[in-house]
Amino acid sequence: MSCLLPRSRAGRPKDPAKRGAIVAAGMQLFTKHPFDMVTMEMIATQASVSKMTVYSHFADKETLFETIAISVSDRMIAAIVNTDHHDMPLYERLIATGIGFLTILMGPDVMGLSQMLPTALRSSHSLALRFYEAGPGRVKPVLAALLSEAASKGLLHIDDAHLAAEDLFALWEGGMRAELGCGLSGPITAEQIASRVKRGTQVFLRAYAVSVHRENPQFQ
Amino acid sequence: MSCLLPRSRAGRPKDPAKRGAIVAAGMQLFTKHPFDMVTMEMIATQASVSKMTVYSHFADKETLFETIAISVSDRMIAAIVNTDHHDMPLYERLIATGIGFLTILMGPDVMGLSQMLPTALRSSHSLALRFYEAGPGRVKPVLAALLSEAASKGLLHIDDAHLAAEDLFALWEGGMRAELGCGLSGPITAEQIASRVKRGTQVFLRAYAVSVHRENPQFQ
DNA sequence: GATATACTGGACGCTGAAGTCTAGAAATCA
DNA sequence: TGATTTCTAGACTTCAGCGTCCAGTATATC
Repeated sequence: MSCLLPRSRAGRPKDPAKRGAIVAAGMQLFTKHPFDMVTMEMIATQASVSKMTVYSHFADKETLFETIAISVSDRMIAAIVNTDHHDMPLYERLIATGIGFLTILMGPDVMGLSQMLPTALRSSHSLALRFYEAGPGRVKPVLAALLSEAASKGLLHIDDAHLAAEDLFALWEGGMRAELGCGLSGPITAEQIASRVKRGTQVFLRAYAVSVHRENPQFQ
Repeated sequence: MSCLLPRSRAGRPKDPAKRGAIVAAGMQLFTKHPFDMVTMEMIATQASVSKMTVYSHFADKETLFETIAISVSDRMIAAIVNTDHHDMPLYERLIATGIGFLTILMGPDVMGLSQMLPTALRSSHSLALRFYEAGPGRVKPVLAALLSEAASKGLLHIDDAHLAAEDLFALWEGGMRAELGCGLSGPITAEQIASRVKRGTQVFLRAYAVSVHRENPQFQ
């Protein structure tokens, strides 16, 4: 029992760069092609690595995919957490936040992977949950907090911050997700995202600005 | 050249009921499981039919899937076309229309099939397009026309009917599609749809009612 | 009744991809 | 240098699912 810490066994150590190359290759392939279309040989070739090396790092295809899904999730989290801009006035701040969110969520990695999540993860519902909570699920609380803050300053009239956040997020997304989801219309440009966010924010503010509620009591 | 009309060849004719059973079985299976998980044996068994009978009606698996996708599209069209209610006041009319749309689009058939469209249809982009235009793509023009009509009556202030229709549709959908898309949260209830549509319509009207535009010129 | 076609059920060939095994080269530790 | 482990390249096994074939039976037209 002397090897409780397998810190450095004798012999050639595993090359972390190869592991990284495998994950990178898998990410590139899994986000472009459906799960069953991606073969382990393709991944190995793309990573400039032998197939056996792939299997020495990952037990099987599902484990590899899981690792990649988690890796994308982590990148989503990191990107979304750094998306707030505290020092701007409300209107500009909302637009900047929205552009940040959508740029991440509509990017090829997230869209590609989320497309095939239901296909590949019928077995592991927990991974789908994790993926969702790393991305879209994390956006709403952030947004709700931002809106609550604005409401407490008297800038907005918010009944339920969580629902209002859903409204704003939905207005930002617009019809993009549906079209992307059906595989139509190639990658979305930064300009499309910006104009969509700008419009959505304007509509949202028209509905939630304080003066609206003095004028339109019939739609409460 | 006497058989230009192959109206009734000699011998036993094909049983249309069996064809229908195959399509029904395929619809049930394809909307619940991803394309590659559904085997021809499963379909045959579910339809109480021999596998050879399946192949006598459909050349291969893709042809069968295509037939089913088109069939679902046709049902979507039929359901969506009959969703307008001309005789109601605007607010109730919008809500009734929204509930009609969402009940169709969030139903298990459409959601299940649209999930796997990108997976199964990498080859035939035209089928994905057809599917989209039968469902979500058809909703927006209908909605835009409805909003234009209301605007011409002075009920709404609409800058671009198509964009406004996207806004309203997005508000109706809310976060449902994202959650459903990730395979979370089982089938949506009629109550959830109704309350979501009601809220979305209220927010929309607050943003687009004529009086808003007199009060909030800064968000044009 | 004769004939032609549809349907059944099972066996079968084929393919493609997952995953295993092996021999030898390469890299690292002692 | 020697021991030990990784990495490679490719051959190999396994297996599931598509699509086919066939012998027998059922059901239609002529």
